[in-house]
Amino acid sequence: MSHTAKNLISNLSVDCVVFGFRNNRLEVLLIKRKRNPIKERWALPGGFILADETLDDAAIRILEETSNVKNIYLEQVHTFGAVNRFPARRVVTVAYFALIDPEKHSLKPGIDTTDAQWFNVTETKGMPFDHDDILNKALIQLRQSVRFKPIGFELLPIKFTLTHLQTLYESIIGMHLDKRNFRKKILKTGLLIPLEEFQKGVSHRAAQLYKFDLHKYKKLVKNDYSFQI
Amino acid sequence: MSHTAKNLISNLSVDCVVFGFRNNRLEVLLIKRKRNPIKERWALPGGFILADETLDDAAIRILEETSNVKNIYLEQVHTFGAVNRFPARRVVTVAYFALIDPEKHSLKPGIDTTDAQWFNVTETKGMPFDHDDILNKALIQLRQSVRFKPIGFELLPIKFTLTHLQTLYESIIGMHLDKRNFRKKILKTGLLIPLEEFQKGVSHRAAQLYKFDLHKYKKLVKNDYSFQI
DNA sequence: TCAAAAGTGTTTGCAATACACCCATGC
DNA sequence: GCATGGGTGTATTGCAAACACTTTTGA
Repeated sequence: MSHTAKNLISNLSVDCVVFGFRNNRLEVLLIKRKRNPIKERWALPGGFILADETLDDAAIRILEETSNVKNIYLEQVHTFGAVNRFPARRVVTVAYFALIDPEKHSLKPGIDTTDAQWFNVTETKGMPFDHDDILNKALIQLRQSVRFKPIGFELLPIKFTLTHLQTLYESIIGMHLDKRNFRKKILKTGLLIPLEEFQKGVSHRAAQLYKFDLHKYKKLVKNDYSFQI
Repeated sequence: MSHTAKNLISNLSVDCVVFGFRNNRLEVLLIKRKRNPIKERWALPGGFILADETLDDAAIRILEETSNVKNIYLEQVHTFGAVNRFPARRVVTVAYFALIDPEKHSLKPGIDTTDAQWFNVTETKGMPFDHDDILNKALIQLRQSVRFKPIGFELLPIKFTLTHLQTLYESIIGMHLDKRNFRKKILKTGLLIPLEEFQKGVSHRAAQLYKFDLHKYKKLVKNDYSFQI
């Protein structure tokens, strides 16, 4: 909110629901603001858009400014326009969800932000404005999207085990999956490349590492994601 | 655009892609404006939102004002925010799609509108602004939605034949469907109530009429549309 | 009696599900 | 040697897809 100098559009904001996979569960990134109206309360990272940037660009900039998060997968979710959703005046907000691998990003609070942390998605109730609704809608969309787009990969490190991937899917859709059936399906998509590498330092049989076939993925995107988990 | 008196928000608009099923194909409602910047060109019905109305309300009002269309199914599609999408100044627009039965609505051009007509979806290329993109995105979303939500019914009269319904589905998804398989699937959803009525005045065997089980539909909406065509 | 669309079942293949044991590793 | 998660195959079921003829009606 320190962009008056840069010609911001004061009735249009962007809010981002950043999902990350940490501690074997799905978490969401919240920040604390320095200033009112939500000084010292955990909330979704958000901000006003600038006169000369697109909505996507605004989302990217806001994430970088508030929490030092870059180079992410973004998807527009919904635009929230309840008349009184913002207390001071009419502000409509465009909600995005973003997916990142928390290991790749050290969270540094940025401009106008005092803190940035990961929270379990179930522990976020009571956020200001309509942020609870926004998170909810983003979660619903993530659950849909993950079945038709291989975006789950965005949340994992480059090399991962099949069990990692399965746990990720389970934590998104909130259901237990059968190990053998999951492996069959996910390998049949042809999007995984098995590596000649294995886990190290685990006190049980070391799992094989896989990476994601970026080339096939790009093709799939062009063909409208014609696959399903 | 005649609402300056009513405190409109001049950088936020709503555009509506209204689909109707006419002449056994999917059509879309376009209007002609009286004034610039798009005087006398066919375009999507749209307008600025008022300071005291939600986005959904704006969509409803705009459809009523421009084309006398009421009581419709609405779904938010996407928000378009390219910096130069509107020539004069920065305007971000929230796109909706709407479904109506054209028989139920006589199109009357309304405020600031000189004409309102139905067009085949394939004949609409060359609309002003980013309306081509908006239509495209709405069509994609309609195709997705129709498989998981029984919104196809919104496009039909109360009583209809199974062949009507099948033709509707075919025109939305753009593929031919097998008659027997379609009937099996659609009847298995339990959303159709067969009536003791038949077509009249047709020069071939009269088809049975069905109506839609509103009660079951409402339940389904609550349960997150857990069915699939 | 002809034309035009309505209505109706069965077979086949594939994909989803359910399910249990041995393997490798570190301690 | 024991605890821990890794890794693997088969049998069953249900759903999707392909497919053609008889019925009814109006002209």
